[in-house]
Amino acid sequence: MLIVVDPHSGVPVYRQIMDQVKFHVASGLLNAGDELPSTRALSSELGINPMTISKAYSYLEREGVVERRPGRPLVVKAFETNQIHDNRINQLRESLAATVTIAKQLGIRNDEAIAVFRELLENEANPQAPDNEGKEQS
Amino acid sequence: MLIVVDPHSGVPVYRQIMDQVKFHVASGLLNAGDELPSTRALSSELGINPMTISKAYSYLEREGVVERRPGRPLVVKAFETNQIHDNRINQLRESLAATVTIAKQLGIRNDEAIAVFRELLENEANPQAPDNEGKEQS
DNA sequence: GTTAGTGTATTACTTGACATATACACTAAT
DNA sequence: ATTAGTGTATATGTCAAGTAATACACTAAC
Repeated sequence: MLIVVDPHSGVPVYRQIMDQVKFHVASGLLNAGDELPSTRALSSELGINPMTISKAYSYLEREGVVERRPGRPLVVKAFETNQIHDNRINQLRESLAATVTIAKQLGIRNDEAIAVFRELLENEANPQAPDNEGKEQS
Repeated sequence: MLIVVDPHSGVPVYRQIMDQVKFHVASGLLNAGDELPSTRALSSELGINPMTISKAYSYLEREGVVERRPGRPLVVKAFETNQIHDNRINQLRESLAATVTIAKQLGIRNDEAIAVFRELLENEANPQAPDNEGKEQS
């Protein structure tokens, strides 16, 4: 269980923790029944308040990733093998949701947005990623 | 120039105004040289503070959509037809880049990722603010 | 100069998200 | 009951975003 947080990243600490736990579960590093670090242990390790850990854990419990047992450490919840994949899809969905909002606000058509996404996905194989070619202004 | 705002949509009013002006410019309803409604006129029409309009106008000016003339109404700036649209696509590309990385890390196939994206785009009727996904619900 | 139109700089208020401190509740072992 | 481990409810503090009130600056026409 390796967890690292950056308080200056702009991403809330509790969310960084959530994301890393979910990622570890999705990737198989954490399995059903595994215990999560105690709030106080993780708290002193990361130098942040136990309540912040608790908040992350609570949201994870609400999302069904971990199981709550009063007075006992939280454990990763059991799930069907297929749910691992579903879990991954859900993470992707979460990440895409923000982009959808942006596309919507910008008035970009669905097929255009999808074309851009496809292009990026297929270009990811190439380590050369020329992203800015003089498009900037302001 | 039809502008409508909903203060309860979760999207900041100044941004709603920006989006609609940009959309009207992109769609050709507004052309180079056209004057925008005065801040006070739009203000009383929408029932919001003139400064909120001004803020929207200022950002539009910074983005190169309109032109500022002290003491005179703002006018739509002359621009290449596709300039603004290209700009939007670039914003979208930026937002999607992070998601592509996640998809690759999770080992999700391109067609799966695209399917999820398409589904979310077509579901855009979802009126909820996109930045909290497990927040208050008391 | 005066008037009436324009935009906006400055300041302050409101609100919500985030992180924290404190105190409490639960469990297991003694 | 006590102790030591666990998680967390509640209240408070901090900060940034969004909005608003006020006062100012500019232009054009008289």
